[in-house]
Amino acid sequence: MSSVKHITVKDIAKELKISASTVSRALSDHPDISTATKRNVLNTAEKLNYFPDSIAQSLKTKNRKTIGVIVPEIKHLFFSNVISGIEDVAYNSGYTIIVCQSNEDVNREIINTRALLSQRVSGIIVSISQTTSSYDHFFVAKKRKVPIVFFDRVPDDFEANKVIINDKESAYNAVKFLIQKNYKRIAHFGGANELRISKDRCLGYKEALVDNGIEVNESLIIHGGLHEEDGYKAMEMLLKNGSVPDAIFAVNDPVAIGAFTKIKEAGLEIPKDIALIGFSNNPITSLVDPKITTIDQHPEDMGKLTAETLIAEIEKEKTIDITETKVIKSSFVEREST
Amino acid sequence: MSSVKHITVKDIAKELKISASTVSRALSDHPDISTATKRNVLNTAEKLNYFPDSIAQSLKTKNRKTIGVIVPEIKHLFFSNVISGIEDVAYNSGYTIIVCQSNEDVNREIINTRALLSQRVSGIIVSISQTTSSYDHFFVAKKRKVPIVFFDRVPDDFEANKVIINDKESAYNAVKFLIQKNYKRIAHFGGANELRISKDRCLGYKEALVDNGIEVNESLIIHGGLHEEDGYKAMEMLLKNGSVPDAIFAVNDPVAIGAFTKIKEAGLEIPKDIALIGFSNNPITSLVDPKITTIDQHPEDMGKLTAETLIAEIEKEKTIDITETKVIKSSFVEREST
DNA sequence: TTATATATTGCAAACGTTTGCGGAAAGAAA
DNA sequence: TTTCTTTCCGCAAACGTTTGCAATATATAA
Repeated sequence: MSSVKHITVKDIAKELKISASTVSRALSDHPDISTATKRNVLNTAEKLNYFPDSIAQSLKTKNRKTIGVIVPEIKHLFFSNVISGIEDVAYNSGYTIIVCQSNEDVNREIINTRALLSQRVSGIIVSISQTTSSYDHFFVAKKRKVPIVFFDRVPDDFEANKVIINDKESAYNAVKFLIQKNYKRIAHFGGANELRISKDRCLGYKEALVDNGIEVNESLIIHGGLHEEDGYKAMEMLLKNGSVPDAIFAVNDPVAIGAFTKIKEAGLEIPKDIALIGFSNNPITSLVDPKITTIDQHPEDMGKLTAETLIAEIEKEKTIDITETKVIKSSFVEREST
Repeated sequence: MSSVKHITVKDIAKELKISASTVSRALSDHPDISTATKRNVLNTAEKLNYFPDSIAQSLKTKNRKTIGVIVPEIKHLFFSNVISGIEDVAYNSGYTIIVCQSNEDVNREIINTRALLSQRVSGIIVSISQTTSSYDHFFVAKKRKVPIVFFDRVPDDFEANKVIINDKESAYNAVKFLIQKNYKRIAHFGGANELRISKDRCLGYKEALVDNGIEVNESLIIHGGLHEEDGYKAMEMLLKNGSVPDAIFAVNDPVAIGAFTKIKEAGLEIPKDIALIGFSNNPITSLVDPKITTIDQHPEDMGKLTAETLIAEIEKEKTIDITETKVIKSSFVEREST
């Protein structure tokens, strides 16, 4: 089903017996064109149902108003919220977004950036996959001068604008909160240590302990994945070992939920036997009983800020090579599990 | 920050002292080109880090391998799952997706379709907003022969391929299930009646009642929105009226959750005092206590099927004008709330 | 050796825009 | 009347590809 012939600027020109260039200028409200012909052009454009071919436009002007987005998983609640924020500011700035998911696979991430580069996007937003350790594919974008800004899952050793939340500080405060509530044996269920977010949250956890005179007990730190089953298994392991904690700080909400489930199954009570803090403010946390204390990352704001910095970089005149990592402050959401 | 000069086919040609056309043909593995020059071309393309300009390509070939997606809200769980499915099959077919959200606003939906048409997408996937009642903007796409396929929120009176789930049947079966469990006063919390899904689910509800000898009691049917607060308010109203039901069939999970919250607040027990069935199989439903019985819509499969039908239509040779609405079978997920 | 077929490559136009430049027409100034 | 502005518009090239056709070189057949 091939597309029918589109109406072009030439068709309008022919209809009006004028040149294509005046039509083009009339459509873009160029001062050289008389108001009379402008009116005529607009009218027949309307009549013929003309749509400018933005493909041709951006070929000519080198200005594709498009930004590419690469995330690990679109359906992940956090990412879909971020994308929503990105789309919003993109829309309001006249940009259009192409979204790809890496499925946590570097190769797909590489292919995606190649595709975006081929599409001549004006900029790229990415949250890297769990399996990327080399950044060559981002370097080729950099060499091409197409701006990249990373969010949340950002590479340590790649010079670019980034936006994150204050993971370490958030973790620190959460754990400090637990300590002040007089919890002593505080466990941490973390994610893969390659991810900055996992590392930072773990760091915050440890610092809060030592700053408050509690020595870190490595047997209470369990690094697994980022999903529910990982929290479940971690809790299971601790129970089996007999080294049960009196509080848990989980790297994110799914992990917290996994632990939550196992705790209840074991007949223990929250927060009486074990307190629990998650990370993300997933809607689920406010619906379970007891409601889980967590940390709000403001994902939609993060998406907006990311898109804003990218667009600013795209539209900046001079290419000043100073990069920045902006940090959004999380909010502690105290509920019933602590 | 304007983009640096990109490497073109001409640059490769110059480097090799051959013509641009042979380079082009070599890159696309045209049989006319000798293997020797093909090898050379490939090598220098690699060396110069050449990326084909797909903008120029699609201007020339009229073949943009891109599909546009318009949904009401990206961050809505159902839609992000569908988008995930769409992206997956698009990726595997070499397509790229542009996603827009209408925010339930027709005007934005109109602007979005105009933008997609300008982008010369090969096809469009849409789930219409709650406020669209006229389909003029889709008609212009149709006239341009760019295929549209609708999913879930599909227009009644617009000829196109559509994919939906068996809403009415699903509702019918759910309510029948309640009746067989001996519930008598079954309420329905529905959405706006303009939406086909709301209408169909309500229809299934009513039919199940009459088919089983229960007369429909309009005071037990409350039409509100699709969000949590709507379910909460509906339940509140019923309690205030003193006309409390012994079971509720909600139009979707958020509404069910809202009702759930109010029921618990009122000190009533689920399912002893009131049974509850939702719609969507939102993860939340399996985490609350008691777990809520619901209906799985298989959103990711729906996304895949939608993308597949669209791509089939795009790549079909002859434009045969027969449209079809495919229906995906939902799954009933029985849990503790019934 | 000449004629014919085959294998490679190049030329140039085209896709739908935008834009620098030059030019005609008309009005203003001299 | 002539000269200078101003207003408005058209020509043609360009963006980076693809592709029909012609052209050359080489191999095969006669």
